[in-house]
Amino acid sequence: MPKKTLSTKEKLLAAATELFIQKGFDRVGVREIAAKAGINLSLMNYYFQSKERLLEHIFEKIIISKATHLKQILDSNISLEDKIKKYTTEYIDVLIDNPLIVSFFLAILHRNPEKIVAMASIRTLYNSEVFCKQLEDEMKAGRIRQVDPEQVFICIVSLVIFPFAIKDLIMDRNNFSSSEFNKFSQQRKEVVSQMVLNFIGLK
Amino acid sequence: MPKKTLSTKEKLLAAATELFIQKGFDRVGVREIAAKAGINLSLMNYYFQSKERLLEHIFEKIIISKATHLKQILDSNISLEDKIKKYTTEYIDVLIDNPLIVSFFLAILHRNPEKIVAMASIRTLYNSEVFCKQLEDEMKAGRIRQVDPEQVFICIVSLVIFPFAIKDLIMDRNNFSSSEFNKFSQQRKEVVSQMVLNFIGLK
DNA sequence: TTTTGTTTTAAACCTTAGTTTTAAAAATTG
DNA sequence: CAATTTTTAAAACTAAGGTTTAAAACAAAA
Repeated sequence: MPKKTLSTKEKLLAAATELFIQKGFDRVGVREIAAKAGINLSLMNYYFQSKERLLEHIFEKIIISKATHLKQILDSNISLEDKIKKYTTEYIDVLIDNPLIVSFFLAILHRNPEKIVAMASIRTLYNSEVFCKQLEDEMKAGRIRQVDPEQVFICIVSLVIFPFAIKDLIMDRNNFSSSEFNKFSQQRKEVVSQMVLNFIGLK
Repeated sequence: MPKKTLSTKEKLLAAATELFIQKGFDRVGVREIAAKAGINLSLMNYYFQSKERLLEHIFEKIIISKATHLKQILDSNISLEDKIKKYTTEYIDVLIDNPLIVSFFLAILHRNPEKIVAMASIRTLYNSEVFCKQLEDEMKAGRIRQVDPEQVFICIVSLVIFPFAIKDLIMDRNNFSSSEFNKFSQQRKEVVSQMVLNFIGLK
């Protein structure tokens, strides 16, 4: 375990990240962050220049850490069927481990759409050219039916991500415990890939 | 046009509703609301007791006004195929007209899950017993294949709602204008119902 | 018209939030 | 050791946010 002593900056980032994700940016105070990190208040503006810039730092870090691997799957050189299965499966795994990042991401997106959309990491990671091209190739080759690649991609992310945005609602509706919700999410891996593969005419 | 003169309360509600939906509850100040409504600041606490209670009022009103009709479709006595088509179609129409209520709803849900989940109107409207029962009946009768009704329902709402939560991202990715996004949403009506009907084995 | 109750107003109040400052103490580095 | 960087505590500042007060304006009832 190489993380016995966290640097001040790391403690600060860890505390702020957790609080932002849990409570939402606007509902976390700087004094609360400093207290949780066990550091002095002034250090927040010493390392980052403002609460807003701290958020930008954290937001980008989260996106990159979670989405890079998923993007690689999308861009990889494997069959369409395997790709769809792998992508949905591993995406759901990420969200089971971090269900709250969905609400966090959507809140920040709603808060400042232009800025988020302009971010380099977003433009790089939230992009599916390779995947869409692959769909078009399969269509031309007559191996799948005619579909709009963008629609297919939006379907996949909708099916994967949205349930985590309404996790509390789903849990309440079905009297799910947290682990039962996770079981439900595990089952979704199969549901989602089946549904998408069916739709494009594979299987 | 019977709404020439709005009462103070109505002006207040209209202004607050628009601002809350546009900017998010935490990013709207009471003075901004009063200014937009063209009323005195104190009247906000005169009619409602606090900003928080104003939110509750507005939130419930929005949910009821938008979701009641959709719930009726879900509970109606029509064929499964027609029901799925009608529900997705009219749901998408509602969201094309009010794309921002998605982010608004999700933000409030994230902000206070327990409270939202406990709301009577939510419990009533976000419930699909009739629909799930209908699915089970069709399964027993062998007219559709074996599926988990809850999974199917979650798939439908995910496919319908989520694209509006990431509207800005989708528009940016595809260089969509707002009206092009609406065209994309119109096309989704067919995509979503096809995908769901395919999955359960109808069509 | 006077009375009564409601609606509206202007102003101030109080708290919190983010940020900055200062001056000193620790820790680190060369 | 000297020099630099990091950390601390405390206070102060500024702005904004939600809330309250007390009086004025208004409308309806007597």
